[in-house]
Amino acid sequence: MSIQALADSLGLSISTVSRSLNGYTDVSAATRARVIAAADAMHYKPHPVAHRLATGRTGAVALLFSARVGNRQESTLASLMSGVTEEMLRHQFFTMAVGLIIGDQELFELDRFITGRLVDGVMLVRPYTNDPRVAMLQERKVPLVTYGRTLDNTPHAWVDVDNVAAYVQATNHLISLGHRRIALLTGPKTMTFTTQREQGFLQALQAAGISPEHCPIVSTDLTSQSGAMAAHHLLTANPRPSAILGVIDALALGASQAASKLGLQVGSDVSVMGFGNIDAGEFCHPPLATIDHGIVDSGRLLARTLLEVMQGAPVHTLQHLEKSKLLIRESVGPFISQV
Amino acid sequence: MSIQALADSLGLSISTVSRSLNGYTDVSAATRARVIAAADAMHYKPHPVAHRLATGRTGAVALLFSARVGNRQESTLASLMSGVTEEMLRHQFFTMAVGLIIGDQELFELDRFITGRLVDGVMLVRPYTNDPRVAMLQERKVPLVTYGRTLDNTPHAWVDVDNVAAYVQATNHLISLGHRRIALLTGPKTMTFTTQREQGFLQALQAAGISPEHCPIVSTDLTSQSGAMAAHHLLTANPRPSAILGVIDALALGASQAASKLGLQVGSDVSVMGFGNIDAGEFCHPPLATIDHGIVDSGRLLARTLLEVMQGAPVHTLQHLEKSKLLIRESVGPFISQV
DNA sequence: CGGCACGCCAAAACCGGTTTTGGCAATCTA
DNA sequence: TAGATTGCCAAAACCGGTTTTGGCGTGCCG
Repeated sequence: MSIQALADSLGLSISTVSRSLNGYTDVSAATRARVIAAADAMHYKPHPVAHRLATGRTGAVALLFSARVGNRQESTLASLMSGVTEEMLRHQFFTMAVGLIIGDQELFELDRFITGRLVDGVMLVRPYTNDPRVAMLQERKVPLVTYGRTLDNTPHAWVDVDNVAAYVQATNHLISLGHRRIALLTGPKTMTFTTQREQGFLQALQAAGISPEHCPIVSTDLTSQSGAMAAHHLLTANPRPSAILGVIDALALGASQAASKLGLQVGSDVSVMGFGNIDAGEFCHPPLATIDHGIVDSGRLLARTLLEVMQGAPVHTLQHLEKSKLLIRESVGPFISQV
Repeated sequence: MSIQALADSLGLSISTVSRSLNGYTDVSAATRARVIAAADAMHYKPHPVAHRLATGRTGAVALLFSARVGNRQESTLASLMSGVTEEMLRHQFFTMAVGLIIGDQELFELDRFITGRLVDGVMLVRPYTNDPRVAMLQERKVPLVTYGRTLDNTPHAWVDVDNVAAYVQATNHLISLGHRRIALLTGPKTMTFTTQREQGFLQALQAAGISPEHCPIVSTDLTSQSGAMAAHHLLTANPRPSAILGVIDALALGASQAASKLGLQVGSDVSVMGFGNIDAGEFCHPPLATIDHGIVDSGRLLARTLLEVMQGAPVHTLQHLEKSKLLIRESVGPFISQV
């Protein structure tokens, strides 16, 4: 069922058929109606690949993320993707999630991917502070929006949570409960969001006049295992922190379980808090205090933002800083002085 | 940089250039070498979309799964995908994960997706017992392999774990520890794997002469929340089961936490066991006994199988039943009679 | 009534490749 | 030496659309 066959059956030229279907003016209303009716009756759809070749548009976008075997942040990614997919479908775009296996090959594969022209635009999840992938995508003029920011000076569209504000607020909450020795479990310095959350943490401490000396910052690889190990070390030291704040829920969950294992009551002996509001946190014992950042809605916004970039909107108007909100649950409580 | 420009610069026709690059015989070795050298020097790559139109091949495959906001099986999916992606990259294929949002639109979207011809083949994750998506893909002659089986009679390629054998083994292990009241937390009947695991469970009970009456089978929606609720009910009944087996780890984790909340010691008062060997299970307290099914390797096999289907291998030779193995950890222990 | 604009459509160029066909010159066979 | 084969390449057809160009017939205006 090609446009040729359709044109033949109508006794028209293929160009008239094409222009009728694509809403050009140069066609009489009667002819247009006739063409559309026939196309409908014969179930004609333009061949997508030919259409792509002629127009240069693919009708698909990519959600690009770094993948690692056994990566633990996937529930967040899945939520983000469901929001993105939903919004993109509404605009007739397919979303494909593409995992670039972290390592030396990463940039090489990205190159191959964009050279492959499978998509019209890219959403890059959690960029690094100085991200060569962003640079490459910009150099290749690929419409781009990141979820999270870089610290580059080259501007690009992004959607991000106000990580600094979130961690100022979270830290302030712990301080208001009387905590003075608060530990932060953070991640690699290469990730922007960990850097930002760390910054918010330090800002709040400083504003409250608390010496950072008493508030250890421990870097982990963002897995709950790693969070547990770090928490174990922190909690067996003397003096130990009375509160532990993780940059993501997985770290906090690990810390919570490590504390329980040491016989400490989470929520009284030690307060624990995370970020992300993953399902496991709502459910575990005790329920995990966290920060909710409406990830599904962010996904929708991310999708809409990319669509605007692809339509040529000026990039500097497409930078969305989202608010988050504290979700206090039983894993945090007032400071109790250690015996 | 088109083939035309390359041909011009070489003083050859584009057909000769194309045949040189694509390994046809009808070209002298000298000319071929000259063409290849020039293509290399000028960084010529055939335009991927034009290439797709001419050949009908896209160089990409899809990993298709049902998505739902907040889906909890994502860590499994992520592991599967990393195996698939890795293997596909080795064969120069891109893998795109495409989530079809569960609901009325699902089949409609699948139709649109395959009509869109973005991929050469499809890997469908966890098909239903009688799956209209499989039927549609077969009708459209899309190369297909499923991860998990259907119960349809129409044959297709698949990779699956031997769920029946796995649950016979797991149940037998619990029985050998003295447990006689074993509860099974299962999922919707529409999923094939839950049906199969249930079947293995019942087979083992029957072989051991244990009355299924004492061994409740509770259906859940496969979330840990749901597992916890179900376990709470089971464990507050009288008599209560001495062991709980979940069809996936998430259910078992939920059950484990519900038991702890009720003051029961997991691993002695009640044994808990899951399936999937997710990271959280290794780490939680007590560590979760489970069944490991080498998901990353299965992903690699899934990829290889699809490649064979696309090469036209007969489907009935492409059905791989994989073994799994018990991973005994502290969440299971010998039966202790209830006081 | 001549000239111009306009509505409508076909023809052709284009997107950028792959694959088939056909023909020339050199070599091999009878 | 005529005829058939072979090596090598160009031309053309094809994949299936979109977009530009150009031209015909009609109606309007001066």
